[in-house]
Amino acid sequence: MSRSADEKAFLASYQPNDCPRPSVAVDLVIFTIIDSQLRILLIVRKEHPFKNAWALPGGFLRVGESTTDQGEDLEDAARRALQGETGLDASRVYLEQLGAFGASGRDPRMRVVSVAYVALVRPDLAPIVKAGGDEADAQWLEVGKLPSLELAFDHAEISAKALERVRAGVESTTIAFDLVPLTFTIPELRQVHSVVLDKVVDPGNFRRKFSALIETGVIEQAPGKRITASKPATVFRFVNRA
Amino acid sequence: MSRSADEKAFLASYQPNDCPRPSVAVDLVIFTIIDSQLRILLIVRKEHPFKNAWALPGGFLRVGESTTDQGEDLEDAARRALQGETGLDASRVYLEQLGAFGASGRDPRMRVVSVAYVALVRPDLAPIVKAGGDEADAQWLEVGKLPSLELAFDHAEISAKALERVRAGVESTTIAFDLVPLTFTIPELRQVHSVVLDKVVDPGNFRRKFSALIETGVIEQAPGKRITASKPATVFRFVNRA
DNA sequence: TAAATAGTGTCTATGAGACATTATGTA
DNA sequence: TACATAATGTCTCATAGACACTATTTA
Repeated sequence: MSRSADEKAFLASYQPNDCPRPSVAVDLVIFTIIDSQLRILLIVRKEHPFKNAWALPGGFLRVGESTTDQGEDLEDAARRALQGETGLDASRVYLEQLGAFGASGRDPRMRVVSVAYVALVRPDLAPIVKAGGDEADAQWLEVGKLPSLELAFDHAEISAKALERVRAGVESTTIAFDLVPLTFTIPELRQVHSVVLDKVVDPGNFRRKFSALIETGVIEQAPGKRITASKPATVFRFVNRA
Repeated sequence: MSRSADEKAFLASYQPNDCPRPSVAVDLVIFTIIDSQLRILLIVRKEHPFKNAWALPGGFLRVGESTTDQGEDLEDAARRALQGETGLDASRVYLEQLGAFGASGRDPRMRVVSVAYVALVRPDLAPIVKAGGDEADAQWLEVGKLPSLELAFDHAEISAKALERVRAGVESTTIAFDLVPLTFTIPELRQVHSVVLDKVVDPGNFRRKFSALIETGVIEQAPGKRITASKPATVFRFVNRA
């Protein structure tokens, strides 16, 4: 069913009504691993409302006024906010939509519907965040501290749901590879699982599950060995890596 | 960190800027089972754009202008649209957010961010839909026909994702109980799994998995027997049922 | 040589799939 | 009695967890 001339005429003369509209924002739940701890990037709000409280980084969706340019996609808004807040090249960061949060009253200023995204930053990229970001008060906080923090807006609910999503994903998808450097050893990847799930992961059993990924071509051996204080470990890399 | 007087003063004098805002809509992917087929409720669009094409039912989010009344919650908007389109008591229908769809240009009229919801209607309630709905052209279409239909907007993408969600949920959650009447037999519930997953489900193995739910108190035996042309089956009910 | 950690092997319990068998109703 | 289907049982295989053991490097 292709667009008819009739429909084109309709669009050309279309006048949007002026029902009140909400603002649409994107919020980012950005995780990384530093010092063997799963951490979330939070910023201190410098303005009302919730001044001085911790909050998720984010921004507003840019909407165009014309029919030809309607503005940016939701995910583009998320990547733009990510780049602005962290200074990271957003194309190298894992990004996944978490959902829309649109309760009435969640922002006391005005009606805001927020679309939340989960982002995973590789630990080798995480250190540049605080230097490069335009938010001097951004910090990587341990997720274990989340329950005791009072976050702005409904950000506690959003971050809790994001944490759930990441924990489920580590066991069922390949997102763990977005929490290690481009090359990694099996013990390093096991450590990621252990830290995210907050439980000990048996080295032998983990290695067995991991070996299956080699046979299916998901990962492959990389050159070199990881030198430590004891026996060096084999280095691998994720095959579908940028 | 409680609201300070300072913050109250800020809110009292707050003036929202007038950046362009998108419209926010809710779209509903409503499933039921009729004639041993998983079906989706679609309506025929009577207006441009996509006139005469199939589309998901939905509606726009009601947004209040004042700070005290910001309008309805997203989920309330979804339930309201559900009730309006189907005539069903929306409180008795399973509803789950699927995600936000906000690509630029997805609605040719203007910028619309749509939050999609998945709804499951019990088959005993489904027949009243066409009579009660205000959309005379609403139809329960078999999901198998979806790929060959040209849906309006990005509704093909949304419905495909919804179908995935339901299929995953049938195997890992209790949503199958929202696709049978209040009481049901094991073979009837097995049929639901079979229809949703579009594959044969072994009666013996299914019964074994099902028995575990009795021991954990998820379901319980209901009075009576289901009389058929052969051996009657035991009737059960889901314990957390309204 | 000792310490530390990479890497392997084994045993067992659990759950899923395939499939055979029995039980109990209706026509 | 024939038939249909509910309900049970059995066998096998794949997988996960617990845990013992070996291998290899550095200090």
